[in-house]
Amino acid sequence: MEIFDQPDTVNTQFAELLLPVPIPKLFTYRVPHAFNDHVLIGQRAIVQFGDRKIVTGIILSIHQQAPKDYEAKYILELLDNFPSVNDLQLRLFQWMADYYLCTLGEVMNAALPSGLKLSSESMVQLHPAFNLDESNHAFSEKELILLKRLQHESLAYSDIAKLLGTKHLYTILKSLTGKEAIILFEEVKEKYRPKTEKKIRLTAQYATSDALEKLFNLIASKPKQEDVVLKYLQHVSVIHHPEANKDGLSKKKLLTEEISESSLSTLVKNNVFEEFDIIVPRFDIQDKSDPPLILLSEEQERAQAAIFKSFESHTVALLHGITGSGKTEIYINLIRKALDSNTQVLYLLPEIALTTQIVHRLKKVFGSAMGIYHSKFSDAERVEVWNGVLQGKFNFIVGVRSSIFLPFDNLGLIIVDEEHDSSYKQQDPAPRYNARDVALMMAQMHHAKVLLGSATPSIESYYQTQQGKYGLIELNKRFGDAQLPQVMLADMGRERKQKTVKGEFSGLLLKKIDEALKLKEQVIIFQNRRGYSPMVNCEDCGWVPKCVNCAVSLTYHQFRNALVCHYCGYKESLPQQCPTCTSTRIKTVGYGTEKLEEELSLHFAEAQVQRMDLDTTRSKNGYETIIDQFERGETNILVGTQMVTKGLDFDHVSLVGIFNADRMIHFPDFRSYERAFQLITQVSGRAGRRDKPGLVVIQTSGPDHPLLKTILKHNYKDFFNTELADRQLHDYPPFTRLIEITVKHTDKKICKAASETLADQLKQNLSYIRILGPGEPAISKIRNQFLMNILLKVPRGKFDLANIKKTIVTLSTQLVTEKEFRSVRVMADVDPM
DNA sequence: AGCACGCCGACT
DNA sequence: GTCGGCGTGCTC
Repeated sequence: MEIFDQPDTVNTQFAELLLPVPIPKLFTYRVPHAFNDHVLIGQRAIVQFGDRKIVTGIILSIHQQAPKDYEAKYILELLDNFPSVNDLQLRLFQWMADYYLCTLGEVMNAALPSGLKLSSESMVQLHPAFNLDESNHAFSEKELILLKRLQHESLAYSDIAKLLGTKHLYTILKSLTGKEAIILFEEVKEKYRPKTEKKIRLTAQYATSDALEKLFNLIASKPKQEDVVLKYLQHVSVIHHPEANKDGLSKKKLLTEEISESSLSTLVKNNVFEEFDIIVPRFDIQDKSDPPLILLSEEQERAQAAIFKSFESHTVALLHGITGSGKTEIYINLIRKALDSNTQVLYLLPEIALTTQIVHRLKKVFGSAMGIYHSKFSDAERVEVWNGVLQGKFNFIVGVRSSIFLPFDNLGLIIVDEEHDSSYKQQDPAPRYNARDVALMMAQMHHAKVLLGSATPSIESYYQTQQGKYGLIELNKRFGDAQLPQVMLADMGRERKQKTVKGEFSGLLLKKIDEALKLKEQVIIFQNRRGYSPMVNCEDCGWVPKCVNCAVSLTYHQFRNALVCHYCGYKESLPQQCPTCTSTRIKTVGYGTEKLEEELSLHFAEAQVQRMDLDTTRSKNGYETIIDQFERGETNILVGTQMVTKGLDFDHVSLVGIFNADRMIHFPDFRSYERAFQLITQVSGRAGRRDKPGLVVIQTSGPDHPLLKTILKHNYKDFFNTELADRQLHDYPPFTRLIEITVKHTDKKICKAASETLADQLKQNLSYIRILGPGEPAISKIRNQFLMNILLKVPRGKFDLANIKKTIVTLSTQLVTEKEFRSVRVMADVDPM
């Protein structure tokens, strides 16, 4: 590999590469002299990493310091002749790595669509000189199985692992390599391919009117071929505009019933026509229809003016607008204004809200300058959005949390809609970032403005407005003066005594559903738990089926007739007989969306009941289908999880039923009141539109709970004040910043010991902040890993956060260098939700 | 994170 | 003896 380079000269350059691996350092590669004038910071480069792996890295810096302790490998290839990642992004990535306590590589992994991260896969193929019958080696059974398959095709490591049913391929592969039966190679997968269209045009020699005349004479006896040429000329008037031939005609357009592929290919063979490919975008180039004039209500006008006013003195403004108050119209005006002044705009939405009406509406207004970034998009589509932003094709992006990673270079406005939504926080793989907070940081870097919008702002954001840090704009009236829904509580305790409860339904809710259906109105039922029942148990001995990998009971799913673990996916069938006492009296405990769906169908036999949860929306269009059916009125009752709480505006919903409010309120977590308030308010907002106020029925066993009282009154401010006082009393955000550290290990004792050691050391080194734990989390084992949590409460603004984080990282890395804790995993979650 | 390599116990 | 288990260290 070194052969192609010249010997060392003065100008030998090295590049620091960011690789998509969770190792907290950069890697130095040598720049081949041939690339000296082409290397750019932010450019993608292909390098070999380790013995044979090939990966894409990003060039972070270029210098001339040869590493002292090792020989740098060469950069194999530079991808593109432009940087894929700009300077602002690199700064943002670094900030995220520091703030969220993860490596730059992890940020890169999350940031780049995998189409931009080509990487190699280890493959195995038969040795070209190998012949099984002539080989004088002996082979084991597994080796033979593998060799037989390799006669037909090359296999990836993962395929072989599956084929042989073992993870340990090393010895087998080593033995076969030794016998010269196989060779190993790396296959680089170029993941992104642009979409192309086949086009046809006349070859240069026939693209003049003279030549065409000759051609017609030539093919006069071949009517089929004549037809092809005529059809072509019909679409492309070569005679009048010879230059039009250059763009040709799409093959699809040319080939119709009268025109066959074979006569065309004869003409191609005879060099009359030629085929060529052009790259076409995957997204319809749909230009904006005439932007509908948006008429703002007086209230909206006032809010809009207030936002502009606020932006004069504040970077961030919070628009607190109750459901149905018409925030979208205001957004559209702001976006337009930002685009008019030639800056980019990012509009963030929670995952689920993105698939709905709002996107269609924006598309109509902004046309093809608007790009959409969604997790259900294919990788190729995502690369196209990325490149579209890079090339300035998209100035406006509507997207989910990961769209903060796109290569913006000149943002003027970021809108974070439903700013309180927990789907902005990435949970599992690091970086565990909150897109709302990253957006605030981005805005600082771009000198952009941020508009946070919510009907139920997070305590943190609202607190900032009270401190004067953010502007606050309230939108208190529903659009067109629609009324807020009336909220009623169904007292389950009293109803049980009076025996008016049927199944899981209170008499009150049943009666109201019945009334709504009679008026041909629609009903939404909210139950934040999927499956049929969260648990089953044996009535005789109390046995409960548990997950084999996690410390949770299994949820019973009726449609699959199986017990399923919601944490690791483990599945088993529902036993007919209790395995401990052989009793057949196995019953379900508790209820989820499935069971409610079943009961509703029983109570209201004539009504169409539809369920919307993770299980019914898994397919690509599952969600849209359910929404469409509901919108068209084909569904009378919609039962669902959180999904029904967001972004849906229906005109005929008059009743919302809420189950298990108690479980939401009493969830053991400092945010449970906030979450319950938000969820209940959001789903209540689905009831009633325009002319008629809706009704919300909350089923509860504790109707006197103060939180329910504030919900009844629709009083956000009350809720905020009470909650804030409580947060202050118990040292929770916004008064402190939380950092949660989780220690993981397959052995419970080691996990415990490691977490205790770490907590002790943290307490010693950071004696000035409160450190709680280690404690066992509610679910103490997931995927066979035991978990322990340590919680750090850092008072806001008093201490050097960067320093504290550094200590955490140092102590955690130190911990795992201790012999007994070698395989312990330590993860940090900054600002957990 | 992968992946190579080496050491160990449980079997033919 | 060998196979397959797992712990350990490294990646420019």
